[in-house]
Amino acid sequence: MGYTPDPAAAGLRTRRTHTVGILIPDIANPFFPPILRGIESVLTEAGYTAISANTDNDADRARDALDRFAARRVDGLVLATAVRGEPLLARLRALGVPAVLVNRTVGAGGIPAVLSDDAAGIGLAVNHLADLGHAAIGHVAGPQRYSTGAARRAGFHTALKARGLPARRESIVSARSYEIAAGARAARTLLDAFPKLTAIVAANDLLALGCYDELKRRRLACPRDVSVTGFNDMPFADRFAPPLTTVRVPHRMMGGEAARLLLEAIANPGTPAREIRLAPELVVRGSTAPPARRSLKG
Amino acid sequence: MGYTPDPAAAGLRTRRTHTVGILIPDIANPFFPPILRGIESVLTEAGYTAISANTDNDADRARDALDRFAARRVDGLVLATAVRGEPLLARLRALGVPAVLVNRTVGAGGIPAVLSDDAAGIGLAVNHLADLGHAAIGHVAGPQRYSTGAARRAGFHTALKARGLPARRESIVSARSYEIAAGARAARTLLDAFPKLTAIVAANDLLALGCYDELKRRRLACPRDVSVTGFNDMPFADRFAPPLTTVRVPHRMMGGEAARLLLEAIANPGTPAREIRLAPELVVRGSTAPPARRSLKG
DNA sequence: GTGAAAGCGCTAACAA
DNA sequence: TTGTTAGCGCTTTCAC
Repeated sequence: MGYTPDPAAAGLRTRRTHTVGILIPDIANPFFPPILRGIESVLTEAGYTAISANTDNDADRARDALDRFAARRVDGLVLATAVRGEPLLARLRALGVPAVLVNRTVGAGGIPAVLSDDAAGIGLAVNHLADLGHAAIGHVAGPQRYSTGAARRAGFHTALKARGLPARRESIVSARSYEIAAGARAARTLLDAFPKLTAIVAANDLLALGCYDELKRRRLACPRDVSVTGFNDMPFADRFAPPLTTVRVPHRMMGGEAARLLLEAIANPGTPAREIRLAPELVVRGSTAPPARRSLKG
Repeated sequence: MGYTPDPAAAGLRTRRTHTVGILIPDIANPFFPPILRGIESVLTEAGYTAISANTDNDADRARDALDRFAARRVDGLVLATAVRGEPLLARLRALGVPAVLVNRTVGAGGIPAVLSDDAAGIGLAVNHLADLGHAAIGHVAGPQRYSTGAARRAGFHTALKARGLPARRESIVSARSYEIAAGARAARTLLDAFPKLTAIVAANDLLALGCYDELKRRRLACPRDVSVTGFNDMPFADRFAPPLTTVRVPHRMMGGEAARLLLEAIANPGTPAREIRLAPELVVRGSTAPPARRSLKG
């Protein structure tokens, strides 16, 4: 028949709205749509409706969105916006709504999270470059306020040591944000401080693109003069000039797992917070090659 | 104080949920996120909450999502999924919920819509190529079931004639979908039928990428042997190899205008359906150049 | 087992 | 003006 129950009315009575709020920095950043689809597909499968908000990495906007979600009486929250030492953690707790972190984690807090294994991923990139014969490898790190930036930076250091490669202070520069321009600026600082490097491990694909820009500005060819690796394998990374060697993260799966974790937390409020770490995978393309003679000599 | 009104409870009483449903084919298609952000930013500004669903261009999934939206008693609908002669039009009418089309339109129906001026946009591309000296121009058209595919195809024909260029039957091939592989297949057919072309106008950027692939397969260089233009100026189109000359559509604004139109329709149910057509802009990059001698002779 | 009634948080209509 | 009450569509309880 033409009858459709009204979940809002039901929610009024049951205190279960079958709605979850999703907080992301910016849907227009190509990194997030696959995560969102992963979340939405398992959520709708389970009869839940997602409402989302973009924060542009702004704490105020995040707070506002959280308040709107609270007003809508969401049953749970998926946050892709975590900052280390999350300022919104208290508010989150006060809300008493189950939350799951995706991609980034806060320092402490006991919030369940689905992450990629950042250290392992960077290890993949470093080993690939080392296998190619690179010894002078630099790192354009991500912002250290995000767990991804910090974990990848630490992973870089560890991987270098594991290969017996020198890990100098000047071989790492952190970018201000995960944007192309910030990557270019960091690459400039890095190349100034460490001119004989033959390879750059960037903390994500956008920063790698920034490295492309700075290399071009210096008339250095990639990969002939300097190899570059990214992280994420964002859509169309294979179409860049040169096609980007990068570490693939299973974004859609990450979203799906986060949704599953949330559903679990909603159904079973007592469950202790789990952390799921997804294994990344190296995708070798055209931006990496053995070091050329010129650069080797430095 | 710590009081937040419950919009769901209010909606129960007022029949206004302050919620709108958004139907898109696939958020992971980089074309849609900017539209979505545009919609969401004016919607949240106005105190509305958006819920969205991906249809993957599947009529069944669209119907399901529409039913879920109806169950949630949305105040309005934004549809980015319109197919010409929309099969869901009757259902839409039955719902009695104001709807606005974005990017694509249905043939008839009197539904307000925000579109890019497809014919004008294609005209921009054709004129640019003609100015460069191209006379043998082919068109990889989009699927004719979408208004964009049909309008751009018609626009191509018109623009050719306006420039006094020959418009042969074999100079247009329609792709099966707006995907890279479909673009490559269409380019193959086109190049077989019309081997002496020196430029291809693709109906969107993804199809243009497909053209790149087919050209490479044939060892034809772009733009030296064949120039290629796209449509949309999707994110990172400037990073492709070669950087894509394309027609930029103001996607975010398109979304914003659609949301405004919807808000208007909600506030003022009597208003006749308006159609807003946004002016596109040519962005010249590296995929177009004057025709080379070899190709000119054909 | 089946059926009636109360109430979730809010607003609109109405009474004072 | 201000205060009270009924009822939106549902679920849950409790009576039968």
